[in-house]
Amino acid sequence: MAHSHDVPGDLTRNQGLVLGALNHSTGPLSAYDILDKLRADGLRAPLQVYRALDKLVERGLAHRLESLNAFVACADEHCHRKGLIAFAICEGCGKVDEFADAVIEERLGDWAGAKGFKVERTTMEIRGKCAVCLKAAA
Amino acid sequence: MAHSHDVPGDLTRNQGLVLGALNHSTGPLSAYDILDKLRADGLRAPLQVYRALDKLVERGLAHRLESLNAFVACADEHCHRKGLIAFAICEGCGKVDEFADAVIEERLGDWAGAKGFKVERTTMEIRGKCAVCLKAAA
DNA sequence: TGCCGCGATGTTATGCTATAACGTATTGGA
DNA sequence: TCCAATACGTTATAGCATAACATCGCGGCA
Ligand SMILES: [Zn+2]
Ligand SMILES: [Zn+2]
Ligand SMILES: [Zn+2]
Ligand SMILES: [Zn+2]
Repeated sequence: MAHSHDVPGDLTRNQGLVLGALNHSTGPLSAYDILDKLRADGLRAPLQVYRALDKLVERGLAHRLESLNAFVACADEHCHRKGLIAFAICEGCGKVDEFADAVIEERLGDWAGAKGFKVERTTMEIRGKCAVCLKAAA
Repeated sequence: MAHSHDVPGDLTRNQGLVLGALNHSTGPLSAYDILDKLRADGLRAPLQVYRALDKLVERGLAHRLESLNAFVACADEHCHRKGLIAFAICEGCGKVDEFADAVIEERLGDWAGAKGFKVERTTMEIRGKCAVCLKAAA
């Protein structure tokens, strides 16, 4: 059965390597983190990673977390069909939970409509502590 | 009458300078933008700006825009009493519109409650084109 | 086949963003 | 007065991102 680590066959070598690094990570990775993981595969310069990331993000296979300057693999193969995506980022363990919410999206659409603002992209990132880390701290 | 450019009297010199720079700008400023504007006032190092920004953001007098690595003065003197704040950023003219939405906040609270996630901070930034820029492009 | 155009790649250099580490100065209360 | 907390100044360094340019490889197409 298909799962979220399946990868489109039409990725270039660098894109495949970068997506692989993200898929095998338990948390977000910076471009330089990714570069370090891929030196053994022949990557040498930040641009090789950034260019691959650009394409992956463009296709919805990866997401950029603005508040971390880092990237994650998309957790849902079909998420790019949806609009707004939100991320809950645990400050304790670094885990990221990706989710979509139609109500929030609609609400933003209402606001934009009233203001005459044309939305092109939305960043939504929640920082805090996940249930596991909260329990561990108690 | 009070307006949004009023400034608390208990700011330090550097904090006052930085907040002044933000208040007199029509758009977001990076820390280095601010530094350049304040060299005439004696500021010399990025850290002087970052330290002031930290305090201003902590007090809700300024906000950091994660997707721009830049800062704006708070548009509403009392916004820090509210919870979640959202920003609509125009890619055309750079203007930023700050707003709050209780419905979105509640919706996020529901999600967090269901997951056992403790929210500490939320980033919400909409990128797109404002009404003025849309009209100009038409 | 041979040419061309386009997108991906490789490489070097550079610019922008942010913080570490250290010492001094100022402030405000015990 | 003394102390502790906070702000300040300065240098150095770490971390994130892109400019610019040359090259390569693969498709369409004459
Ligand atoms: Zn996704
Ligand atoms: Zn956690
Ligand atoms: Zn505000
Ligand atoms: Zn605009």
